[in-house]
Amino acid sequence: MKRGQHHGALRQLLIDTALGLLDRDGVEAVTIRAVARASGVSHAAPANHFADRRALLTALAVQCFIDLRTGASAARAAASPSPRARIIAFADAYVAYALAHPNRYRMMWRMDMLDPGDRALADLVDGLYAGVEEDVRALRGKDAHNAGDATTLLIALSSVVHGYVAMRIDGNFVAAIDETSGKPRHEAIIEQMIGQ
Amino acid sequence: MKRGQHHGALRQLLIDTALGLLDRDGVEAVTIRAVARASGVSHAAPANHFADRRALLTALAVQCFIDLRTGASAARAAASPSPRARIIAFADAYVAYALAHPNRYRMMWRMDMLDPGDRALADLVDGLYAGVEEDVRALRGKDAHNAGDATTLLIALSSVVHGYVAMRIDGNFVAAIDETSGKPRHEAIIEQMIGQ
DNA sequence: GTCATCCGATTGACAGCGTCAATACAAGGG
DNA sequence: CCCTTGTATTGACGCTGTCAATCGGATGAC
Repeated sequence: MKRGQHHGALRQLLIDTALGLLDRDGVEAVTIRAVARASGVSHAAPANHFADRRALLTALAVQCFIDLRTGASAARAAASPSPRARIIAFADAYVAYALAHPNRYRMMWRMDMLDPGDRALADLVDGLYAGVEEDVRALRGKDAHNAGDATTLLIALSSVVHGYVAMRIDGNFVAAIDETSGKPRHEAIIEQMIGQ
Repeated sequence: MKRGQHHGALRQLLIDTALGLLDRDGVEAVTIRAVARASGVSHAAPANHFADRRALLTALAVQCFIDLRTGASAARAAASPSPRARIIAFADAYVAYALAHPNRYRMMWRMDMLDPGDRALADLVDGLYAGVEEDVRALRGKDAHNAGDATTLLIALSSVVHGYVAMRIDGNFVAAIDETSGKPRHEAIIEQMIGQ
């Protein structure tokens, strides 16, 4: 055993416990001492696995970004090969994850509480829309009558998805059906942006 | 003098001091004690004006929302009476405010740190896009070839503006010019959403 | 003019927090 | 067998928000 007698066991326990506290009471409740208490260890035990609270929250964010990307990418891959369908499937799964885990999603974008120099986190954020980027370029390639370059459309899509979800989570508007299309509002928005 | 010898003076001083700390070091630095210290009063003096830290942050958010709405609404009113121009002017001013005061904008949407029951705050958030809503309805009324109802378009606009700004503030993408339109990216996005 | 009242500010205390230092303990390698 | 290494504990520090008790000065009544 290379790295201590049960290295990794407490680390994962702390992460799982912290996610429970996060889901229940929000990121403010995820304190090192509260996580240690809920995990049954002393208040300084987490220091062996996370340098400080920022490192703990960063590890949580990495875990959540992996979950989000895995879910959304799987939904995209399972959709029909048309770029439109893949983009919508991705956005649907993305929105579903965020609304199902509002405290996690909020924490994932609390960049002032996370470690901006963390490579894993930065890579996950940068690569979140990697698959969608291909879809957007495919869409733009075969359907050039829409104005705007592909990068602008990708940024528009990620902006509207993030903004919609953030507003929904904060209760600024509620789930609704678009009147003219009869589809969930966020789907109607995405469809309108990528053209019909 | 109805309400004490210099009631209101310290309150406003605390708010101004707190905004300074917020701009410099972020919302985490806006603690009651730090604000009191920087204002030259004892650590418990703010309690006479703000019940707790949440109330202080809520007062800051109210102030900032007023500033944002005033600026964006003024820009909208100063624009040509065409709905398109007014929406774009509003969005431009909105984005400019958020990018000029990133810590303020972040704090304004930290609903978990603010008082969700505060009437003034709720009214400001609800009424942020009041003017734009009229423009969107005017746009939909005279230009019905676009799909989607007006409410969906308004939500799409507010979502994309908020999401774009949040991502920019967090450094997830940078200022850029849309290749095909030659305009700032956020303008190109808005124009594409409301039709040319 | 004097006094009572009251609002605002101060001081002091408490628990909880992050973090650091010192210590204890168990396992593995020389 | 000892000693190094990594993990967990205990204790302490200063910071935070919040509460209670106190003080002080200006207002208003008389």
